[in-house]
Amino acid sequence: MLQARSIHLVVDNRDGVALGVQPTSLSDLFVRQPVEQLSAGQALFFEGDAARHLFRVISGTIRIFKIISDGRRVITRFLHAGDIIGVSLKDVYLNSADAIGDACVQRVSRKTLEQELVRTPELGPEMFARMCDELAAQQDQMVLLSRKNAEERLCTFLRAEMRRAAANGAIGAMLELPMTRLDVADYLGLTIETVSRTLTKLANKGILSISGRHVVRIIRQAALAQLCGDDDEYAGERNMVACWARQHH
Amino acid sequence: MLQARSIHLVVDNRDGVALGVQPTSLSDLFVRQPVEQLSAGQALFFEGDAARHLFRVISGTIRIFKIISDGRRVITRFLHAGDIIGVSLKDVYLNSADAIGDACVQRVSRKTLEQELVRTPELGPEMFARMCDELAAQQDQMVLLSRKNAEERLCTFLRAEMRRAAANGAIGAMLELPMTRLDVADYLGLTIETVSRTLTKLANKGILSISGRHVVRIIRQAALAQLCGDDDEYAGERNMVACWARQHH
DNA sequence: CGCAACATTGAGCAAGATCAATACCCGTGG
DNA sequence: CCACGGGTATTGATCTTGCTCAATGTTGCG
Repeated sequence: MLQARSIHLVVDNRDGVALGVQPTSLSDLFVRQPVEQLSAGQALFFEGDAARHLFRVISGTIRIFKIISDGRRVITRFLHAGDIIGVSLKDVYLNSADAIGDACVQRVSRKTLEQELVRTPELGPEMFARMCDELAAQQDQMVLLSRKNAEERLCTFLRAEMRRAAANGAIGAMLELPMTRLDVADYLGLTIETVSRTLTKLANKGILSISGRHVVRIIRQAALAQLCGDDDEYAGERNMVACWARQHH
Repeated sequence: MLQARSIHLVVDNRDGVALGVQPTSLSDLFVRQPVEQLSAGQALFFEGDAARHLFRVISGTIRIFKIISDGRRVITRFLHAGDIIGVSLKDVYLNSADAIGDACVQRVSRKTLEQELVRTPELGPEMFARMCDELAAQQDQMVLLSRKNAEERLCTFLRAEMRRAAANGAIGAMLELPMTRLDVADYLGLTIETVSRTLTKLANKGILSISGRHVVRIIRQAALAQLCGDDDEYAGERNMVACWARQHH
């Protein structure tokens, strides 16, 4: 189908020049690539496009989504600085990707990746690992979409964003949410209104406070965790019990 | 956590004996392994168990699921003859697996797999491919769970099962569904009652007819496809349009 | 046959969607 | 500096889909 074009700064040099150094991780593949700037809403690729590149996010947030009949949109993932897009090596992209607000990315061609995979077999396990992480994350999202209520969905989302922010060096309870309510809604399988109402409900409960459109302050982390609806600790044993309970009515 | 034990016929020979032949596909790894018989409801493994084996389904249907607090269950996948379980190479299983009705499987240890991956690097791409297929399938399921209504969910499910049956050599419009309504409900994020009602609604519409608990006859394939709510054909162009429509209100 | 598991059907309910009005935020231009 | 305007968010009223609870029907096995 049609390939997203006209990205500022990209010269399509086909990253043909082999890297000087032997890469030891996937990230190294990007290290000499030019940085491409995306403006708000700009697409990286569309579902069905020939999957010619992998991308690494330098800054900003990228939105991965699918659209079905009559325009329903499902956001399957948000990507932030450091994340790599396109690890699933199908010949066409499985979904579309665009930037929320301004963002910077680098790209590497599939061809380069494949060459490097041969040259540096240690990259294989990293590919596996990344795909496994993606599988695991998607399964958690299926659980969320299948069986969690609006409050649990929001809490799960906020907690995950919290963890990510912390991992990226953010400190404190201030959480920045670059995406709009519509994005959150399309990610959590809800509507804007429900997202908004549920947020104010959580604020009223004293679990968080809303500071403007894109910032939330998490006041009671523990309470947030309780409300995720996950099987906290001891998952193994609990599952056994739940299993058993289910079978023997 | 705890490993599902006591599987009939398994002697745990640690499949130590190297294969005589060079495997050319993952399936070949299983070829000399003993066949293990599972009776209805018997578990293969639980979420959180150390992931020591891969399994191949010989016959019957295996149910892959997660359970969250207060016993809510989400079935993430059904596996049928020929499918391989455990390709996601985490050190613990991400979900639980058990047999719907009687089933037969074979197993191969992770260690054997890893050895064979070294010995036969051609297996790597097959691993990638299988994981990609799983990622793609899960994303479709996320779309279903996030944005489809009950009828669309059922139709999508039936169509997928139809395709699978056809691929496995089944002919005609007779579709066997080995799982119970509860299983279907937990797979589609619905309740038993809604599954039942939606099926009878589809029957009333003349799209299918229900022959006993576990057999459905699809009468109007095309109508079924229409009702899936998928972006049929020309997904690329349509997505563009949808995208555009969304951005420009 | 009789029982237990499973499925269907109905009535009422509730969570979240939809529709609609208003408020907020922020960049632009007077 | 403030007024304006568009995009975004909140809030309220009402509606709908699918859930819950309950009764009845069906199937298959001991």
